[in-house]
Amino acid sequence: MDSGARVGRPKASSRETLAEAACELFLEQGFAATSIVDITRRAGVSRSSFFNYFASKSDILWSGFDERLDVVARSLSDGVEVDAALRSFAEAFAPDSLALGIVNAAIMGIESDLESERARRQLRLSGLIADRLRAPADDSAAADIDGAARAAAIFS
Amino acid sequence: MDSGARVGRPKASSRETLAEAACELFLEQGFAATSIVDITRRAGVSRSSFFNYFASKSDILWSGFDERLDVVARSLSDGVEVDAALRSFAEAFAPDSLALGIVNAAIMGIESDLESERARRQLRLSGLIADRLRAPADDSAAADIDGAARAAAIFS
DNA sequence: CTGGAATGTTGGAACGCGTCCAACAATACC
DNA sequence: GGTATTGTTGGACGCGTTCCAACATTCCAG
Repeated sequence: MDSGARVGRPKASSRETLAEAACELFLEQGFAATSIVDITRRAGVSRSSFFNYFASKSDILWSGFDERLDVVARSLSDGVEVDAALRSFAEAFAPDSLALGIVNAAIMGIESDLESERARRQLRLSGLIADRLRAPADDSAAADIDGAARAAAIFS
Repeated sequence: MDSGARVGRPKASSRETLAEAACELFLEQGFAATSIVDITRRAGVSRSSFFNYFASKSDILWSGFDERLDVVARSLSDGVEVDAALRSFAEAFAPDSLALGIVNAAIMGIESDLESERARRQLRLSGLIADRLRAPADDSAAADIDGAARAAAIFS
């Protein structure tokens, strides 16, 4: 096991090149009108390589968010307080592809997609928090209210 | 304009035949593992015909629900009271493909899909109600609370 | 230096979904 | 009868996604 990207062609990290090319094209032509081939062409890599870095087209937008959500899931199942887990989740925000997509949702034509994908993740986070609060050694409903409010704020 | 199915081969309404074949296969193999070709083969129609009746595979499950939701949308924009619109929506429920899918979600392997699709429609309904309440001649927030509670109950 | 091992990259095949369209069959209506 | 309408079909196409075998590059051990 290794912390990635030590061998093979460095090539300025194809992943970022792909993400940048994708976001450019999303802004120019919209999300739906941009094919994966378009993205790989502009990024200068093969179509096959795309799936080495992203599991799907929408994953370009959501992979960063989902990774941070995975961290929250692990923290909560490890017994971390709801409040602390959500705080570090919020602090990990950065101007990534998703943030760009949210700001330019209308231009990219992804308003509907964002809505439903957001709803899906909100449900997931709700479930995670509920599971954590069902676990032993929780100090009553105060954290519940607080955590729920914080979760709602994240998606506002 | 006509109330459908007067000319062409009657053939016992291909639409229902397709829906039945689809639900059988969903139960046998799961939703994802069932291709549209599988469905049309069992229904005894061509693949092209499928798209004359359903816009997509998941539309088999959701078309009935969405049609009733369209009715609600029209009612609300026509000025019908939120409470009355939701009541007639709830009364229009019937044991259709979606109901079967909800009951057998685990067997069909569509729990995640149901969750996100439900979230999407819940958002739509919320928006519809909000629009209606923003319209003139609404008799204050009492209906708001009541409508929201009723909407939540529909999705419970 | 040499030869793996690990990783990155590529092309291509294959499948399913969804769109589109031209062609044909059956029926209703004139 | 003819014609418009509707149902049905096959086929082609683009796209997303999975899978895999082949190759390139770098690291590391011997």
